[in-house]
Amino acid sequence: MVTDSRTRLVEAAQQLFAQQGVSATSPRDVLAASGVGQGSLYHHFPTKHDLALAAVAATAAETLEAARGRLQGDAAPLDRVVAYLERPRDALGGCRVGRLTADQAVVDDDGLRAEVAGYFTGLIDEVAAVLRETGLDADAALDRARACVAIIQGGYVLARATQDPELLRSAVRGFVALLTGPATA
Amino acid sequence: MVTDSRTRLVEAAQQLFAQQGVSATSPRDVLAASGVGQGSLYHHFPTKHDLALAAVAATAAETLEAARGRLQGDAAPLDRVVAYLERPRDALGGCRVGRLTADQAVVDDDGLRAEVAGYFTGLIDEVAAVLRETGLDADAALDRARACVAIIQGGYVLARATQDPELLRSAVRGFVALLTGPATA
DNA sequence: GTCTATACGAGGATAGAC
DNA sequence: GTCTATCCTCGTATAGAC
Repeated sequence: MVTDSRTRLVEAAQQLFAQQGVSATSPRDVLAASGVGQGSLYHHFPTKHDLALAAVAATAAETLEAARGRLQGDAAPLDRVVAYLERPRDALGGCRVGRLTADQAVVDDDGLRAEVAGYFTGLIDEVAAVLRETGLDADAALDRARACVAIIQGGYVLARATQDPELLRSAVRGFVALLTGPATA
Repeated sequence: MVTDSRTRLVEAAQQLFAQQGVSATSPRDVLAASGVGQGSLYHHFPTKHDLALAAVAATAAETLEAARGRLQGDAAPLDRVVAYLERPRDALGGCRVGRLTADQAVVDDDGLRAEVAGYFTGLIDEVAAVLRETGLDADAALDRARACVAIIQGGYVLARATQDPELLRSAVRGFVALLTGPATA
């Protein structure tokens, strides 16, 4: 079955948003990338905002699902968190969701921001739940889970700023050393 | 002495870049904010790029200087790092320098990116130097310094995504607890 | 549902007078 | 050095036929 126009539009938008952000991506860009015609776009999505919402929601959902898969497994809780932190990432590309927070138009839009916020709170909750399995109390687990998620987002920033993927890995290494304690240092 | 046009243009650009990013700020925005006329802008800065370079360089230099001030003091090394991490920040506004890394136009421009990269490498070096004072070896200090800088950048991302400054503070708290060890936990 | 054609303001810059 | 006027392209749609 040939993918329908609507799906092609959303997938093209997701890709372009990941590369250039939402504001920097024009409906014309999406048309060109998807190979769909002008009329189709505005038939399925009356405004750019409608398309953006569909694309951002899809990306947030996919990304959160992938993370959940990694965090739920048979390994020891702390090992799962470390595996999540150390997983290979497209450091120079940045986080497909996190990067959107620098786009003021996204943050100012309640619908778009809700998708981004949902991704992060979902991810933090998941990490916090795993950390509680290690015996950490709820408050400490929440702070630590937020630190885990933040270290990845910050690592992306450093890697992009310097155009060097090593800075993400190095920041994670520094964090993991603290997280796993002197035993592993 | 009345501030001259050139200075007013750069300062207006710095402010607008901090609020909206570089790509999202038009020369017209800068004109309106500075109160300077069209001709003056293009007299001092032949292109938007020239203005952007001046403004980003100024912001990076100011921000790095401020951080250096905090990290060099009489307190114990680790206390200075913790004080740097816990300093009050405009969490919802984001880092004036770090946010620029999500702007593809900035990352793709060698001149602009060099300013941003210089800020981060300078900051990391500074933090790493302080950490070495604690007796940490050079490699571990570098990883840990990068983690310190990343946690702040990531905290900004979480705070902006959720529109809740507490997420930056919470991530820092989680990280500082690890950094200062079980003694303080 | 999809296409082509058209509209209109904003972004980025140039021209030329003062 | 600064001002006003003008230019051209792109972003974001709308109109109306097929």
